[in-house]
Amino acid sequence: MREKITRQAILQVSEEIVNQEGYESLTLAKLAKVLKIKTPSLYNHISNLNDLRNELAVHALKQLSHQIMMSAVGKAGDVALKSIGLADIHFMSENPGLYDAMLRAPDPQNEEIEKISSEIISMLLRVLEPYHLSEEHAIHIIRGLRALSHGFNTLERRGGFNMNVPLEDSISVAFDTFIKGMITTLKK
Amino acid sequence: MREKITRQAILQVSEEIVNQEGYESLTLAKLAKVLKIKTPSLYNHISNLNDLRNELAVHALKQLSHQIMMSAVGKAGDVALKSIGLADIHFMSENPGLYDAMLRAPDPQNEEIEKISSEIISMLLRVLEPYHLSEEHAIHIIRGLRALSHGFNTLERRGGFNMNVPLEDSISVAFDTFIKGMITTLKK
DNA sequence: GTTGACAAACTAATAACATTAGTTTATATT
DNA sequence: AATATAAACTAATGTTATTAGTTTGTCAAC
Repeated sequence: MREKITRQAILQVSEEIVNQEGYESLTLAKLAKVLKIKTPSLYNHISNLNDLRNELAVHALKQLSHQIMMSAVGKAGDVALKSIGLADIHFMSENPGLYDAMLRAPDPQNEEIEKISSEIISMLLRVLEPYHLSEEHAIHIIRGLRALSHGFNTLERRGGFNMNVPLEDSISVAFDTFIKGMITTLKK
Repeated sequence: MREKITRQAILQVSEEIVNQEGYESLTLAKLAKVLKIKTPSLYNHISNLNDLRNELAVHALKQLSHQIMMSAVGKAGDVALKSIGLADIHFMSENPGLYDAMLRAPDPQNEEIEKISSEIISMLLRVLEPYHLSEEHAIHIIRGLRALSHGFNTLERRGGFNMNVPLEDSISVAFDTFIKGMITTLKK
């Protein structure tokens, strides 16, 4: 019996490669080598490299979405918001390659990607409900939170800052600051 | 007389390529074609592709730094902070490829990159002086602002959100929210 | 059990890329 | 005018992704 090479197995190996060696290091040659087949044989399972990259992005988004949901279960308000933000950052810390795959999907308008993204957004909208923001304002806030997460991801990757001031703390303070700003604006 | 191919000319053409066709499209082959020389001749001017990418990142950072400084001249406090944030976003909007080059520098710990980065940071520290934050707190705030900028850059590139709510507005609201949060925290 | 179909492997070949080595040529300096 | 040097060139190599065409293994129907 041959070794079963499934779509799942391919994604699995791809995930390991990007997380361990970086997004750029995911080549069909390397992938084939790990799977112990010749490069062109991969085309029986994927349609091309970009296709694989998109699937990897979906794969990543699914995991991230799951982790985010988990982190918010049983929490509300500020606490839930901050939890979600930290979960996002934590995910990228543990899965740098996957996070990259998400941000660098060749086709970000891909149907499946959009679907999961909007799931995440509607969950965030629910968390924001107690604040009674206008729908438009809520969207602004959600985008701000996402921007903070993605931005810290970028900063972390580039590294090289003053380590007397740990990045962890900055992340925590930044979320607190943003959330406080949101609440203060409401009370006016 | 031959056409003069200077380091500056190479950076110039590289900049055009990345801004018009995307960061990935900067290849030595394409660069050589535009400059009307053969690919290997480029090695008389640069040491390799990664070297060029690093230089492009420096080039980008210099421009960004300049624009940011300009935007803050004659302004103070909240107004200055928001100006700087918007200038950052504006720069990336006008120079998507260059902004990418900045974020994807092969060697982010590069000496020159660090130098310009720390210049920007010390300028931001000066802008924050009137608030009398602790040095540590100021660093957190600066990182938060940078994260917001970089994050919105990422979001803008990926596009595909509800355009009933313009991204411009979200950016503005996010900066306001963050700055308000900072001030509120102080007053306690 | 043999046959036949299909999936999934293979080999061979091509085109785009970065990079190195070795050679020629043009310009500027002595 | 002679020569040194910078900067172009050609030729070659190794790594990619990708396509076409072929073989082979497995499973189901007969």
